[in-house]
Amino acid sequence: MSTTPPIPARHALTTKGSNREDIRRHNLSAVLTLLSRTGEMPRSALTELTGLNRSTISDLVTELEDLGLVTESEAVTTQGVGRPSLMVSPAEEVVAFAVNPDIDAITVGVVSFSGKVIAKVRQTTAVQPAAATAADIANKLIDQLRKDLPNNYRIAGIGVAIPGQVRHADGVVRLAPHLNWVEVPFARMLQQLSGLPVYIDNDASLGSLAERDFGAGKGFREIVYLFGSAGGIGGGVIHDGIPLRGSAGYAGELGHVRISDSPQEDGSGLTGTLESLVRRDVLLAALGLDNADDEQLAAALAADKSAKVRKIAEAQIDALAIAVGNFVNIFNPEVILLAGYLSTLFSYDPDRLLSRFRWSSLTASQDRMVVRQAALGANLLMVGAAGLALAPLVNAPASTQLTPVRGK
Amino acid sequence: MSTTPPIPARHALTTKGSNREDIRRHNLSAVLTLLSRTGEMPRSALTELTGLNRSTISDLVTELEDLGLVTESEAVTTQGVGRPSLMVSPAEEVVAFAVNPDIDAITVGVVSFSGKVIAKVRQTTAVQPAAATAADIANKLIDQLRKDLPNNYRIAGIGVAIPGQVRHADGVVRLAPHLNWVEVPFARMLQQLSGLPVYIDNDASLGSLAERDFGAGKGFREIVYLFGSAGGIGGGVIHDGIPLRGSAGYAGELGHVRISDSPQEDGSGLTGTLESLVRRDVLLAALGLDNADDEQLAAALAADKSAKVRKIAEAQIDALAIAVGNFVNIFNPEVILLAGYLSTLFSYDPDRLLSRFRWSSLTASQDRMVVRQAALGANLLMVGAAGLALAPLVNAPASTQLTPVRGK
DNA sequence: CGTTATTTGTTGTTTTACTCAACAAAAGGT
DNA sequence: ACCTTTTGTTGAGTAAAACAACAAATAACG
Repeated sequence: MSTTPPIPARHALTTKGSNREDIRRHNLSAVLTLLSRTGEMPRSALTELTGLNRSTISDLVTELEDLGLVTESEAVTTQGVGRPSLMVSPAEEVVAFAVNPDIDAITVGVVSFSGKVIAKVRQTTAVQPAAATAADIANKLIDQLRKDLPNNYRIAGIGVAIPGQVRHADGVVRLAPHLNWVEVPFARMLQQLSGLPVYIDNDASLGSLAERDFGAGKGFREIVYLFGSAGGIGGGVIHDGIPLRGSAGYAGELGHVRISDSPQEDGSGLTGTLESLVRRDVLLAALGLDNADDEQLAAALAADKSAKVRKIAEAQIDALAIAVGNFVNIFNPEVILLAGYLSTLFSYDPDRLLSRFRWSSLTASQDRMVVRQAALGANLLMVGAAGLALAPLVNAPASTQLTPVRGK
Repeated sequence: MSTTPPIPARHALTTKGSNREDIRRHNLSAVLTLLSRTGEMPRSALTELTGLNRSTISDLVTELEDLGLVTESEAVTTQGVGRPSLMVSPAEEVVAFAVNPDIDAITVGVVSFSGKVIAKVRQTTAVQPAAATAADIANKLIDQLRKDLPNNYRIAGIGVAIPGQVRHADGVVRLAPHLNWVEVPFARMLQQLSGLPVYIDNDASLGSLAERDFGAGKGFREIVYLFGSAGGIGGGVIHDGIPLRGSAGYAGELGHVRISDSPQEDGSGLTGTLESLVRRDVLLAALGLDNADDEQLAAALAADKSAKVRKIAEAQIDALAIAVGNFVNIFNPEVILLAGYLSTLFSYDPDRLLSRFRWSSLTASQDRMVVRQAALGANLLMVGAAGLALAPLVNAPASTQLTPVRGK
């Protein structure tokens, strides 16, 4: 006798059957996911959050401990009456490498599977690196970081964040304009050099995942993430907790959405798009800056009082507002996350953006929606890319092989 | 040693544990889903498609038979060597009612859970019906159809397709401009009158589901569906096989996406949107038609040779192409389905739309993508709405109660 | 037309992973 | 010191899927 819509059927098209092994995998994954998101947690919390029986949690935690993925310890603080619950923590020794090739540098990091960046190195390159060069540099940096890791550490793999489109089926970089890469099998190249499993995806998509797990999107299931970088505007959409990938993995190109008749071209030659109208370099030039990070840009922007700069900034905010309005109509998200340059732009005049966008989307869709600045800063892509490499482990803890630090 | 991205984690945020009951529910649902989509299927096919064991399928089918949801019969045709497999068919006696209130009429139908429309009645109304009136008419029509159903039929419930925004949390019609309904608890009203469980959702979303299951979207998991009606343009997006709902259920308002600086307003007062630029009534007027269905419109359009009409149609096609390009960039779908008026518009000059849209989206996202006309015609909303009411049954066959045709 | 190979249904047994109940352990409250 | 509360531990119970062995029903083949 319900009048509410039925529960959305997650397995609507999953006409595959399940068996006991699937249950076990799912439950191990549920426990490990909770632990990797929150850092550590008493057993009793696991029991409550998963809805499973005490004895089952005991069994699952024991198995994860045997796999070397978690550790148990006596609780330090007690939270009330009753026997204190054992504290379960994700093992610090399980890590993944994160790789981010960009126009002027290649960044590599080591990230623990609780999302902590253990180490990070960045090597600048003279020009846009060719793919082979980039793979070589990344591999050398990984080797270097690997040497510094204690013997008992184990590696899940390498996650790569690419400023461009990545084909999911085979992990090939379809097109990365700023790197000038076309149809580059970067994952395969790096895998052959390093001998480690390599996973690869678009940088903005990975950023949205990182924000979902560890940043401003924590706890939300419907997220639209917009990331403004020097190169352009990327996007990531999270629907029902999982990222929008599309048929080949190219979904979420929110910067290339046309919102105006303007003949202005964006980085991919499309006109009147968000990316063509909201341009970091234009504002930078207007401010008389040659090179600046987002922090410096924000400071310069706040200090500047000229009408010219204000006009440019406001026009960009207005364009952003239209795009945000569109995305609200399309996705009806719980939260819109603005990152990088867009976060700077938003903070310049939040009210302008908010009031403008209210005029370009349906009122109903705005109910309880919030616009937020992204929380993760410099480590965003490291966390996101490493998370990609750690995903197989978290999804199937018992059947994922880890590589020791030394030797193959 | 994989270089491909990891399998997307469906349960990424589902940190709930599973137990044996979940398995059983999932497997029963998998079998019933397969059957409802394909009509009928030998047991051996079920075994292969689900990946489950022969004996398990036997057990599941027996349970579904006991529940009166499927019937087994000797196979008529044999498909090769070996003992012939038993044919399993969805029970014809399990039905749902579909209700679609619109500007000038209320349509009610009976649909079997294999997607067959058994009966349909339509009652025209003088003016936009008030919600109470609409509920009353719908209830009377349901009663009438119910009388004609055989005694052994059983009813899953009532599914309602609303031309407007429906809040998911409580099934309230947030805003239906053409009906002039605001914050109307239509589901509750109809439930109280009929005594049957009532489920309600946006019409375009339901249309996209119907096309996914029984129409031009069959077999696809990434679908963008655009529906042009007399009232405006609605949309439905299917991601990874499940509909995009958003936080409150308002996602998929694709008609209200701004693509131009034009001051032209749409039905919700937004300017430069797809709906404001692609207007059925404008073309109808240009053709000198007062009232016509899509078929008549298509015929008139094909017959007309005036430059004026051609110019209007082409401008609308161009606007549609921009929107389609945007959606391709955003969703990277496998297929774009055009329904209703948009299907008519597309068929007027398919090449124009296709060539234009290729210039307004990224090339990579166009790989292997197709634009198609929707396949389900007049029965679209009946199938979609009934599917909504049948979803709980298909998702949890063992724990969903059905109502007999006679008596409460 | 009988024999054989192949596929499927059926039946009984085995296995696995979760639940449940009973009890012990460790805390706070009185 | 004793009770209450919460949690961990252990062993028994259980549901559901897999598996193995056999029977049944077909096509293919000589």
